[in-house]
Amino acid sequence: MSTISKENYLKTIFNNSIDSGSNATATKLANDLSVSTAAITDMAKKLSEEGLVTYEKYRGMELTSSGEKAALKIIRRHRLWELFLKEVLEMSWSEVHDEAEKLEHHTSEFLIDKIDMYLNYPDFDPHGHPIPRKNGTIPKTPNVMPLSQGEKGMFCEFVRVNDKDSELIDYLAKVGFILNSKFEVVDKLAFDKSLSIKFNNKILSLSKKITESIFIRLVKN
Amino acid sequence: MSTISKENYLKTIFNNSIDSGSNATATKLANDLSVSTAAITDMAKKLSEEGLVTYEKYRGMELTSSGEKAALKIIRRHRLWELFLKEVLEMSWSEVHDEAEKLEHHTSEFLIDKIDMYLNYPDFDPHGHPIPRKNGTIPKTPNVMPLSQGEKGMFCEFVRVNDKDSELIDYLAKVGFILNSKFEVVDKLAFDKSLSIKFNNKILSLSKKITESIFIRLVKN
DNA sequence: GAATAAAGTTAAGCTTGCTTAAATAAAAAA
DNA sequence: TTTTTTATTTAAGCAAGCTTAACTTTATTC
Repeated sequence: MSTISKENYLKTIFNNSIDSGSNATATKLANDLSVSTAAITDMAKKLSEEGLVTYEKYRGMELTSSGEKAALKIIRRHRLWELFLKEVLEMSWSEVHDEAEKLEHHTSEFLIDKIDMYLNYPDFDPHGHPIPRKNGTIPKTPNVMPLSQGEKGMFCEFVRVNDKDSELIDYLAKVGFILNSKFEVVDKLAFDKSLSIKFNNKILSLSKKITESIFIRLVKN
Repeated sequence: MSTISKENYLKTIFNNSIDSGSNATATKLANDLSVSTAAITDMAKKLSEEGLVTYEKYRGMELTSSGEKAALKIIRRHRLWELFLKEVLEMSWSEVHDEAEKLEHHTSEFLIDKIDMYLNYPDFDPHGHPIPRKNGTIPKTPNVMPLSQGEKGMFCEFVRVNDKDSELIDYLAKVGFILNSKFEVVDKLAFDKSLSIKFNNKILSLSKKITESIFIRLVKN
């Protein structure tokens, strides 16, 4: 049986394997889901009994194809809700994540398809993440890299931001640095790994922690 | 602490006291909520400890003013979602109830106010029920009576329908008998208490059970 | 490779919101 | 008023999803 809790586990396991390229570790999942590692072990057994993950003691979990399918369904709901709340109901960039986090578990396939249609089958959510399609495919994403890997002189486009830290997103919106902004890296300090970027003729200095949450693609001059 | 279950109890207690004029009985609540009467007694204790209802053994429950306030908040969410799903996302009259039933528990006050604004602060939901306002007041409703009390020769307007029976609502929509339709009662059979009504030059025969779910107001010829 | 640290697992127990079955109170009928 | 029926409550127990504490396995360091 699918429950809210299980949906959240599947989603988190999926995102972890995307980020790390390997199996999701119990400690990381426990941290992301704000539960104890004991809870992770508990759920690992249940999900594996249902055939949604493969699980071997001390070896972490991995989504099966049916687990991945289930994860993508939830992620699709989340990202479509985020875009709908922002575009239609004019909620701000930073507010939509938490609201979508709740709605995603209580939306029928019928309704989410209506929302998809209303938005004209969009490919990306307000933070630049691809929206899984009804058929399970995922829109092709540009080659992105964290801004922290940027170097002086690079010309870039801001294409994605982690959606969980609403304070950061609020700050970026306030200073006018929004998705799809084009900019140049004008400085990089070895001292604290902070970057200075230039966009709209403004100079903005961003700490290492911030540049790790911002993803960019290179553009020709 | 407010939970989904408690919100559903409060809503159901509220609707019951509106319908019956007196305290909600355990049997009726158990039936409406699809739980055992033992569960009702259980929850009665919890809600009463939280000051949301007054409860005396064997005497049923009654909402306190803070309980009523909480109930109206949920009902407001439910009815605004129903209207939004119908008007904006073009879901049908009969589909919106079940979907709203889930969304109502997962919608922040901020979001529901956005929806309210988007719909231009409406007074009634798609089934003719008044939508409680943010300040807790309820739009004035016309004097309604069940169609089952109609008599031959009356001129009426269809102003409300119970929203729970989606099959009935689908049927009414199919035959074109929708909210705000004007009609005349042209016959009433003593045999089975069924009514014949005339609207748009069509004659429609409705069983007693159906006429009990439809609410009307009298109009001058 | 042994010692230590870190990560993961097991066991026991908690809360919520239910259930069924038995007991009791209230209401209706005789 | 007594009996019978109906409504309500109590008691014991269950499943889900957690917790903490103790323990075991794996990884790291010297």
